[in-house]
Amino acid sequence: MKAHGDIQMADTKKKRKADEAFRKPSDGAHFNNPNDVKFKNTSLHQKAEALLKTRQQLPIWPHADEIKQKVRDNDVLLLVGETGSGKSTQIPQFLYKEEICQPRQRSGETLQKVSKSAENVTNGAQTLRKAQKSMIGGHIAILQPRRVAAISLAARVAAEVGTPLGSSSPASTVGYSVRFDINVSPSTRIKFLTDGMLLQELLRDPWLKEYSVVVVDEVHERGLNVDLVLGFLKRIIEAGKAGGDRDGRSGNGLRVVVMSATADMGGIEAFFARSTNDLKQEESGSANSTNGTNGQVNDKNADEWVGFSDDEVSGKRANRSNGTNRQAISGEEITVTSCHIKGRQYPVTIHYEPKPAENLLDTAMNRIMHIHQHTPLPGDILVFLSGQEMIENLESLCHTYAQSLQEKQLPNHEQSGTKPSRLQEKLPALQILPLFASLPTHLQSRIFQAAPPFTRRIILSTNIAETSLTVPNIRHIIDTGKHKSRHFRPGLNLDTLLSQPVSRSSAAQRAGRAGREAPGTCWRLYTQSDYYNLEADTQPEILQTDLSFLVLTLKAHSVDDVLNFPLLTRPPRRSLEAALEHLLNLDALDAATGKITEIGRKMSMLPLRADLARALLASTTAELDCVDELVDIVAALSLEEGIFLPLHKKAGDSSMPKQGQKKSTSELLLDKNKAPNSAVDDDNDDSDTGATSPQEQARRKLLSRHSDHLTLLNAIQAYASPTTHDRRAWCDAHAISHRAMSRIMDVRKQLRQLMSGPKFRLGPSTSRTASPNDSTQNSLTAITDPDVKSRVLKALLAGLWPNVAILTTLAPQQSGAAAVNPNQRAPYTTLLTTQGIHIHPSSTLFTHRTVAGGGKKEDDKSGAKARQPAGISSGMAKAVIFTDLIYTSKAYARNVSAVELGWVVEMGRLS
DNA sequence: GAGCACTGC
Repeated sequence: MKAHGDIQMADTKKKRKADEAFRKPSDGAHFNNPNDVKFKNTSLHQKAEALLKTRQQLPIWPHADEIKQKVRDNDVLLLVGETGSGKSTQIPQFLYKEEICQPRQRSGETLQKVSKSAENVTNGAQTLRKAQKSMIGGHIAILQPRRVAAISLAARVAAEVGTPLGSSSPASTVGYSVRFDINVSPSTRIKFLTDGMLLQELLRDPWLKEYSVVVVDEVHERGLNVDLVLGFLKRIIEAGKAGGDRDGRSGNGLRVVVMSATADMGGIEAFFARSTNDLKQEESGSANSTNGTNGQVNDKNADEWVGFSDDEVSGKRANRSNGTNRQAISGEEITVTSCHIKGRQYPVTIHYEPKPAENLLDTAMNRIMHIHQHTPLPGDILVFLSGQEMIENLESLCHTYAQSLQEKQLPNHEQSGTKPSRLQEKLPALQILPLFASLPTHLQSRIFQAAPPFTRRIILSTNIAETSLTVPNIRHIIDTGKHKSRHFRPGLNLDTLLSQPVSRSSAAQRAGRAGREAPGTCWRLYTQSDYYNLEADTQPEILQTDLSFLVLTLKAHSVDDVLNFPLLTRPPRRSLEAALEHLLNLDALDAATGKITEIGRKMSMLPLRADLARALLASTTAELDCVDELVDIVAALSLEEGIFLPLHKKAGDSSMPKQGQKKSTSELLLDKNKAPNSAVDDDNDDSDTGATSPQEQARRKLLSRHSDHLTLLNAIQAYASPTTHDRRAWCDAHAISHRAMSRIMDVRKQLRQLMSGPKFRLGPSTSRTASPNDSTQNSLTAITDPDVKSRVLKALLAGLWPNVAILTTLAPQQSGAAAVNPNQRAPYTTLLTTQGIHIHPSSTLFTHRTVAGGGKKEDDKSGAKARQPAGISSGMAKAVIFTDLIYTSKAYARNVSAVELGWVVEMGRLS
């Protein structure tokens, strides 16, 4: 069963309720062997019996014996399970009672035997506990790429097994482990966890001794974490094969099941089947390959190898298929087998445009009208678009259309008495629902509510509906073939976020969303030949992201030779080198040996980006001494979404903005006309009480004019202050996202707990330590002490100093600004990469008054200064640090703070 | 001078 991306499950309170539902019947059960029948709760048991009938209908059910046998006989099973096959819920249930999944002592005895003999000993319980600790295996891990999937699958499987979920009862067999929420009991056998959680466990236990089987689900999504995990799993299996207890598992080899919804598993098969030594050789041969994917065995992919003649490619292929002579490092080779399960999908008819669409929005609108006028209900329409902007544009077109339908039908009918055409008479009403990640939860969840009678729903969505959410009642898909994707450019040290064509597998996934409940149709707004020109698969994340995290994780696992770690897809050498350099800049690696430093090790244990982790560590020194402040800032920065909602014009209006209303977060940026004399002399400007809404005035109190980071700090401290009794009301009053704030509080709590221990402190002990609890001694008003401000900014600088930019007018003239956009002169230039950058409009440092020709505000008196070069103002800070650099229409720096250049020099970073 | 696809620790 595919997890229905249940938004509600993300809501902690609701989830708790769900947990309690499981918890209740188990009250009174006392701990013993959970497999013992007498401890199975009757009502849970009955429910499980009822669910069994459904399970037996699943396409995977008849393959149970085959799958068990294959897992017994092989190290790795590759399982292609199409949508609706039931793989994620049934595989762990097939396996957990198998002999190979029983926990064993090093001697090879199973736990049952040990516990039997323990009964005859005086301190039996202690013996048993000790035995349990030294046990190998016994657990099955099922890795999921998303938290909601891990939690909802665990709930479902617990119900099917008939035992309570997680830590609620000692009789539980199924649990889950995701960030902020570890829900397992000592008796847990089946554990659903996010891939990131397993990486954390790998740091503590490199050989995963707790597990007999690791099931990696949804590999086709190819997230960075999954690629890392696959590399570690391969190493564990290889070490086991080499013998001599090199893996510390005493010959109890780890079994791996890799599951994917798409058929192309050739690459993964070759990845496991070839020894790491073979991989090394091939990599050195393919050093020129820009996207050198290892282990591609089918012809199509083999031809894509760059830098080889046909002969060389076919030679390689011959080598790969000649598997019988291959040897792993010193033992036997890894055995890999596979299994294909058909899914349960209704057929979806695909339509293409006869010629390329001139205007995607118009074409989409025409399609919507055509479907609406020619197909009967039921059958909602799901439109895939690239982003929020496109969604909002199509949304207003749809509203116009919906209105015209109503106007056409009603007056004709009532006034003239003439009979409307049959189609008009029958045409249902329309309900238009936008759907994207940053949409508030209550608006997102409207897709799960039933439509009013005789109404067709049109859902306008980003690719959030491609994997993360399942929209019910969809029978028609309109696919623009576009999505926005993020690519890291190591040379420029920036991310691009641009609209791009989807891959064929992504297009297939989108089309499949029409066939969940009945036969469907998919209208692709591009030609068939366009389709065949698309990339076969979406690029794995490892090829398009900053690899600092990957490199630091490997180094923390003592993988010093990062270039030769077995990876399914080899990242470009340039990306790896950029990551190594970045980590050297952050003191995480030793410049001479390349090994991880003490600082680096601490960084790797923090759930943060490398640079933010470095900044947080810097705040623990006696000199800077501002842990609490940095925890707050870093918690906010680690959240992708901003906390500030658009301000409402009307005073006292705290409802959400209307659909289609143009949102403008720049309204946050009020009256910033005063020029800074230094980076820390700014006030929180509450002097101007002009014609502003209460929200504007409230928010102004939080504003730190020259620092987005300090503004975030002000907001969090005010929100978390014990004097703020109603936090939701406080959010409404300040137009701040309550969802974002409560997520920040989760991260903050986690970070405070980590930082309260001595483990993370740098240097001699400081006068202050982070307080692990949620309370804060700070008052409601914003930070005003310039000394605290400068210490906070200096701590940030320790992590963000590679992101220092200075006014272009002060920079050396070889500015790289021209490299990105020759027509626009960037106000700032980075010091390290001489890259021209612009301040993002959401920043408090983004000011209207520097616009040539005057700003929009009437009270703008900056006309005299309008002769400055475009984008440059005498009032602008000389030097800034920024957290993110994203190229959309320009290179935009987000989350910016003014700093004094002297600080950078002071820290010995620049001469 | 004007904007952020989606995950995860």
